[in-house]
Amino acid sequence: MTTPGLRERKKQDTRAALAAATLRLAVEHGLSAVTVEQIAAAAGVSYRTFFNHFSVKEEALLRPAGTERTFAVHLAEQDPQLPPLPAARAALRSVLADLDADREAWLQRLSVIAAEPDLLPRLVELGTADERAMAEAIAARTGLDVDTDLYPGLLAAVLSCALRVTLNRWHRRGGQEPLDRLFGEAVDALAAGLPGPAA
Amino acid sequence: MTTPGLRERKKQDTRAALAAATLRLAVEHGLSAVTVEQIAAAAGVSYRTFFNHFSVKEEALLRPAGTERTFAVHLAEQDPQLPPLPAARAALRSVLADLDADREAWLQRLSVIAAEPDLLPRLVELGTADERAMAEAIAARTGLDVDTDLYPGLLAAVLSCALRVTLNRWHRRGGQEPLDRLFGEAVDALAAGLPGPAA
DNA sequence: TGCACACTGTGCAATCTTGCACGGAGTGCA
DNA sequence: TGCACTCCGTGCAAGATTGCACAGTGTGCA
Repeated sequence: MTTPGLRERKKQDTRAALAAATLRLAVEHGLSAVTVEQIAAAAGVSYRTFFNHFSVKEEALLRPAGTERTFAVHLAEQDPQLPPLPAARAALRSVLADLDADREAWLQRLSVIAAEPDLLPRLVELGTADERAMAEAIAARTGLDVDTDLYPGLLAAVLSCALRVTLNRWHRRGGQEPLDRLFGEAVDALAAGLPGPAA
Repeated sequence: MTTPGLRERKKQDTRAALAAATLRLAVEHGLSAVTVEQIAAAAGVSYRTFFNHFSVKEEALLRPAGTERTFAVHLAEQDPQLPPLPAARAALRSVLADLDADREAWLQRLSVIAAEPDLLPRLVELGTADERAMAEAIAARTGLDVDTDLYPGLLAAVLSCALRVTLNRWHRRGGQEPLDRLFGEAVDALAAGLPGPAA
């Protein structure tokens, strides 16, 4: 935990400014109606700089901060005795708790998405990177090979799905139901082997 | 089953020509090194026409024919008595059998993908549409609401994942192992509730 | 056969996305 | 303090996507 340093801080400021401008403009006009040029202008940086921080427009909406490896960190904190599925589940709960700590902004983001179904595929694409990181973290914990063995990739894949479905339901219920409980339902269904509709 | 008609046939010809040109050029140079302009030229149509058939370059590689609703059709053919998971599993086996009928081309496609990891997210994005269609087919069969109930979306999501992981393993083993068996392994793991690594 | 309509192929313009190169500011070390 | 190195912000150009409008051909119907 060393001090970030001025350069790093400035970088994060720029990213935060871009993310904030994106959210504000997207809530107002819809993400697809907002051009990268407008976002950059609103954040006070050049057009090209936007793409130094985000590879696609959608990323500026969904990754306000560099949140890579969040899951891996939380997973490492779990009791080593725990089997993979419960451990991963607990780690994801921590991730969701982080989201819940900024719930207003996240509900706004989900609203922007819900208003523009065309964005969905792009978001799934974004999630692929997280899924890969999750698979690697699980592989590391279980001592399996992420590229050869079935388990890490499959578990990461289905948990990503559960997460996606959960966020979707959470937003549709206006953020009323605890994220925690909704996610628990999805994982319970998975752990039970998807026997049939539990409604 | 009405005759397609000349217009429809011409359209499919154009699509097939574009898909064939894409596969050939991609195998030769890698997909990202091939421009849409080159593909269109090789297929004898204009640049713009390419995007009348495919919304992204990757689609020309992975959807040589309009294969929408394939899963839904196969699912409808299953015994109505079958529970959702076995029924969906059987339907997907039929889909895989279709792929296997053109295995050389499909192994080539998977090779192109394996050679360019950057393509992966894009492909997942493409798969989103199929997943949605799958969820709707499952919802229709179970009488659930695809937007409200958890089950259809979750089952479709995890089966899509299983499919993706399966194709990946199939290709990595040079297409030697029967697609059928690899897919069976993945679904078995799911149906068992992902209890732990089975290697 | 001849007409009205629908749909494919095409051209053009606005954006998005990415690779390359440069200049200036932050960082570590003498 | 001064030097060498790294990295962020920027400009430019090529290629990927998408919306809009038009022309020509296939289709259905009189």
